[in-house]
Amino acid sequence: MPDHDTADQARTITVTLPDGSSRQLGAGATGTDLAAEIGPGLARAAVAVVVDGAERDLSSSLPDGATVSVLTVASPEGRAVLRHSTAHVMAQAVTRLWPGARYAIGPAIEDGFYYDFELPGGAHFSDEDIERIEAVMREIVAEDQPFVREEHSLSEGLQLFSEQPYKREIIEGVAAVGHEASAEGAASGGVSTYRNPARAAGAQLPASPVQAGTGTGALPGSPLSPASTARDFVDLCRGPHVPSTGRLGHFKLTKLAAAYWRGDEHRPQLQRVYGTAWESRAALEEHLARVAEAERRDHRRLGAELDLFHFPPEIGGGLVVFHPKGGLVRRLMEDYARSEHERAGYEFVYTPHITKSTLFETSGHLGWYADGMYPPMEMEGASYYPKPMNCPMHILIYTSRQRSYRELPLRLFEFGTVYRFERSGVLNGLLRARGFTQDDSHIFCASEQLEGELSSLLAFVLKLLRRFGLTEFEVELSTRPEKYIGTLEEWERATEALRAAMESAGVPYSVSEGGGAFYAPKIDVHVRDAIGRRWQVSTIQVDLQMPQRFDMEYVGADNARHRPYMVHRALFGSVERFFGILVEHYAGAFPLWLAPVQVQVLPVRDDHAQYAASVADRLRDAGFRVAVVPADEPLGARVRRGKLEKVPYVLVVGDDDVTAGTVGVNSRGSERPERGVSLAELVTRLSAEAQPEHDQAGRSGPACAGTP
RNA sequence: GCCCGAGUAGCUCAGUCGGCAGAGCGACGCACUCGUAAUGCGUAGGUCACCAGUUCGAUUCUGGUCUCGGGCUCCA
Repeated sequence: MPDHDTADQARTITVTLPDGSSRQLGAGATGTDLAAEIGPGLARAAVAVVVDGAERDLSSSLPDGATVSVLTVASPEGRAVLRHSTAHVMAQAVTRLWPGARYAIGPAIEDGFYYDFELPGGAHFSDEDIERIEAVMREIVAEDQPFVREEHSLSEGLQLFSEQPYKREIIEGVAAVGHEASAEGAASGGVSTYRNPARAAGAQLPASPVQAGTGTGALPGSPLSPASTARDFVDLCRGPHVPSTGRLGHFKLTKLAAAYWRGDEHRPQLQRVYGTAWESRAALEEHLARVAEAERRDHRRLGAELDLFHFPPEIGGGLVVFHPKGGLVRRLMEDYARSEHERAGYEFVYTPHITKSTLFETSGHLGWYADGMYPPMEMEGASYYPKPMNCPMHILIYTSRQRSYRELPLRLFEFGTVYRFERSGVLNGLLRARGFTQDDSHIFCASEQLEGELSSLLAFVLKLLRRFGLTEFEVELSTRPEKYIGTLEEWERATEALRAAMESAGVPYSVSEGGGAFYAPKIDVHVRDAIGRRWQVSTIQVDLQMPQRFDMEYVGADNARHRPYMVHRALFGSVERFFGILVEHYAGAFPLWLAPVQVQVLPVRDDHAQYAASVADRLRDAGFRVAVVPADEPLGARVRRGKLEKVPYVLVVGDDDVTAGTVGVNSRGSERPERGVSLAELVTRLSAEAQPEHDQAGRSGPACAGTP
């Protein structure tokens, strides 16, 4: 080490690693140097560094005394860097293919990325374009272009992006507001950009960072010309990025869509290309397999295959009909929920589907949500609306007579079908429908009962969700939105009561600031399904507004009148939607207690039919839903059909069984059938399994319930 | 509502560079009577989403409409 003299010795820096240890590096050392110092494996996997909590390029110099961690490609943050860099590559590909294309924003999102464009002449992408763009992206990856960070003043940025109005708007927005809003690479002091110098594959270019903020702001040989006319691809961006495009490659463009600029439907509509990107071929393929599995589980597809429900166009978008099998499953869900609610002290009510407008004027819904309601019918001088919510009607039950504190908490429950005029583009099978049934409860309680009621309510909700095989929860507290009614004090009280309930339930929770309804803060319960997807199901809302609007009161122990608290609560949320979630969660293979056909009995030959019928009778007597499949077809074909229909138990009875009083048991998901199981044993086994509580371990249907 | 894509038999799809449309599965019938994921033969079934236009002729080309799907916006 000839240059290892005392002067250099003095110029070293020390950085602290996440494990608390520290490292000495030469002054000016970069993230790349640090990763290499720690180990070659880390150097290969590194995509960026986190310096004192801020993500930076690997090529950035590390300040002395910083706390530094290396972001690797397989971490969520590392993947986000990878995806964001891939989005830049895609934008470069699009500008190569469509010279003059304008590019707007291109962030990393869950599992992938997108980029929004405006093509010259208002052109649109077509499906074939996906392949063309991908091909150019692969060229760019092969070229191994460095991502070179540059800093510019705001005016330089405006000049650089003189032909990119969306970039200019971002920069101008920052300049006007003057606050730190650096998501797209602009901050009040200036802007940062990333340049991908165009070059032939295999050529070498220095990839060192360039600090150009104070001077002309240009790379040698790269004048500050408008980004879209330069040969290089330059994008406004905060970073960080992978060192070069050669680090990318395991990507796939997935779909095209239109998206409004800045999400505003009054602004121009841009062309969005979605893609996914991963650190390895294997990870990409695993992701694509997950997507395929989700498609295989699509409740609309399974709903048709299993003859559960459909949406007749003759009736109208977003309006479902349940077929006998789907109706049976739904009834089982409802029956179970009903009996559990009764045990928990709920009382069942029924209310009409339409009401005079005055009710929703009193509640405030017409003022706030008229757009989402079906238009009214004029009758006898009054306007009658289909109800979008049940709560005002439950309130009328409460106010039908004077209430005493001895009656509280009063818990009213209804499977209340409501109609909401969802815009056509948002409809999504059972998951977003125009007519649906809320399992709607309203709990009226005294002030001092609020915290206790909320805690037991949340526990009750989670218990029931577990019975439906959903065991992984994330709870979210949504606080006061910008548009709200009521006083700050009331919101504070209600929000804190909800927070206390979440804490006592012992579940992880997050807070969505401003996410509440206009009349109430709320808790939303999210569940993870069998393949890890997140669904919002239950909601609990404390409402301090309706009791006032409807002038609700009760007579307290002090003989004075008091205002009750009101809690809105839906457990399934929408019965239809929850049904759809369950279909996807179980991949159509409902647990025994919910399966529309629980058992099929297959006589081997016609002359076993009588014995098969007696087996079926015995099981029916024990309370099971049984079908006999006669020997019109070969046994193998009937077994196959039973499997495809996802019947939990396919029983085969032949000569041996007739003699011994047994059955052959082919249970769903098992590799091989069991022979010679006695009827009594079978009944015992099935009876245990048919309890809703049986399926609480988070077990779901077989991951692959299709053909072998 | 907006952008993109798709509508052919009950389902999944092929096909027609413009000349009165096909497969597999399913359904139905007959035969087969079988021990664990497809028995054989046969029959029926389509206004090629709908309406215009171009053409000797349109399922095919053009325009419009409807429905469905993917996104965007929205979701009390």
